[in-house]
Amino acid sequence: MTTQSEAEFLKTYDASKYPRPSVTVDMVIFTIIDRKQPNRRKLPEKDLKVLLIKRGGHPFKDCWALPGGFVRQTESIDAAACRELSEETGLANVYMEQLYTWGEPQRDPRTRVISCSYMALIDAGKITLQAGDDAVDAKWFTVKKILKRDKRTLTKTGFVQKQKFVLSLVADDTSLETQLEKTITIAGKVRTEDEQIIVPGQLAFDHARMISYALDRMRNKIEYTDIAFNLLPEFFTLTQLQQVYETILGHELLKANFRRKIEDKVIETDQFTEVTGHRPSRLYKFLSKD
Amino acid sequence: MTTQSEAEFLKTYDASKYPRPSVTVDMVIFTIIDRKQPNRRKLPEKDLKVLLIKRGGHPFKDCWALPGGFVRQTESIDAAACRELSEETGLANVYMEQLYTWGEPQRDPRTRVISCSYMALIDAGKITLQAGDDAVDAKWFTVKKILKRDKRTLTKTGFVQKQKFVLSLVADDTSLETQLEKTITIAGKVRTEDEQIIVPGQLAFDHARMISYALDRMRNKIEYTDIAFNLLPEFFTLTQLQQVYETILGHELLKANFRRKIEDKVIETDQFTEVTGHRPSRLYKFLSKD
DNA sequence: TCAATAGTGTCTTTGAGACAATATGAC
DNA sequence: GTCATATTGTCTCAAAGACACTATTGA
Repeated sequence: MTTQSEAEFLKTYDASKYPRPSVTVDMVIFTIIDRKQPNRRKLPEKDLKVLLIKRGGHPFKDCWALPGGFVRQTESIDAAACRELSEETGLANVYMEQLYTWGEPQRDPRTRVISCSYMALIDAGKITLQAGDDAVDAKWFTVKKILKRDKRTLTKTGFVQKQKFVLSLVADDTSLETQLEKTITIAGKVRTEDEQIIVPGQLAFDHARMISYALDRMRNKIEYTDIAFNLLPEFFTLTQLQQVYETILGHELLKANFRRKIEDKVIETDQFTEVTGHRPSRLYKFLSKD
Repeated sequence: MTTQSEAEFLKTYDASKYPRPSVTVDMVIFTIIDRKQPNRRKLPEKDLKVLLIKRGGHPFKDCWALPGGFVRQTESIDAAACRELSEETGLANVYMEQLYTWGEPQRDPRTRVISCSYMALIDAGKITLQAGDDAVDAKWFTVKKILKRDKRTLTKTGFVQKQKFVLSLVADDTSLETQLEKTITIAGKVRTEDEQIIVPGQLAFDHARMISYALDRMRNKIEYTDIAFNLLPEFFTLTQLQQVYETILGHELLKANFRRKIEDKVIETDQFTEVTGHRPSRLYKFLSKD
């Protein structure tokens, strides 16, 4: 065997020798939308929404799925995610973050498909709902993840904790429910977490796990980053901001404390809300200080 | 077109229609090893180490690289990562976590390769250095990531911050240096982070970014999880535990405060260190309470 | 005046950080 | 006793949490 240069090596390299999987991106696109409020003196409540698409073809025909698609040979994974987001919503320059890569051999019945999931946060005001998709059935679903059972069993070297969740996705006329079980194992020092789909419901592939994972990530990150502002328009009231936090965290916050916490992330404007039915509220803007 | 059942659809599905990338895993395996201490009355200092392998073939011949390899068609990505870890270190049942998936089209000169990076934390005591690899040159490198420059430029809608880092990797006779530039952009509400290799040095592929990413992840996670214990043996002194935290965080901690912080994560044993040259120290064990 | 939301003040508890003091074993 | 590390005590300051109070608009 003679010594090859790198250029020579690359010339003779045959990539097709090794079996290769398909690679896709799947987008968990979140937004926050006001709930209908008949009493116009009261403020509307907000719902966290995720965008799903009804599958027209096999596999999982007529099930709902996250928007996504194949990564092209010449684009980066990030670029594929941006492309999918823009195809689905018409938006660019939006907050986006890679979440996790899912690679169980059987996760797609067609063939080996590895999928890289992304989370995007958008301001519902910016979007003309389902921009330019006539054929496809795309809808915003209200997301809720509810803990149903939480059981811990002690073992010799730690414990096994099993948590059952219901992931509920509701659009006006459609309601999907998936049951998930998270298993947290402590064996000695090693902690393992695993979440499995128990009852898949009408959600395609392992997309329930992706949505659940995205929810967890968002709930964590909202505590120590400024991602929440991506769900609001440029001008907002502090109550709206607080509602976003409350909707994502799933519990109420005390007004005075909340305002103290975010006071150096916002800057007040001299504008106020109008036609309120009560005392108008000052509008604020996001300002990154750190 | 007639209506197909899912079974019929799958029978006729041809996966080779779409171009597919190769998918690999790359392992960032960390451990902590005592530095030589000639004065036997003094405690040894500790270094954070990462395992690198010298590449025997093209591409990046004679460069150093993270251990890793192709994901097989029938195994999950996690399984591939476990397999690589065990091939390299002989260890199983070790703390491991998926980090990030790297998919720039040109990151591998051979062909399109998408790589999923994992971090593993192991107790150096458990390992017989480079178990069973005769041909390959594998070494533990002391890792340091040093901020060299930090410049922020204001823009109309936020700022652009550029941080230059040097990633330094040192084994007894080998010293690698890579220069990285992290760019943090705030444009309105949207925050973007991107890290690029400026001067690659003798590190193969984009592995400098993977190591840098892993370091950041570990520094973050050590603050709010118990991953540090994976770097220690079953019995350890509180000073050893503190040294692990200090080594990873890169700065000293106050003893009294540190002990208060970790007191409900450990349980004391009735054993003490021996042959010390000074007052012996009580040995503790990890105990998960949460 | 009332309904409804906007906005502020302050007390308590918790935890982080800094620093000091005492203890113990090898030599 | 001295060196070197082990272990505990306490003061201060900042942040988190709980709760109460005042302000402003439209009807």
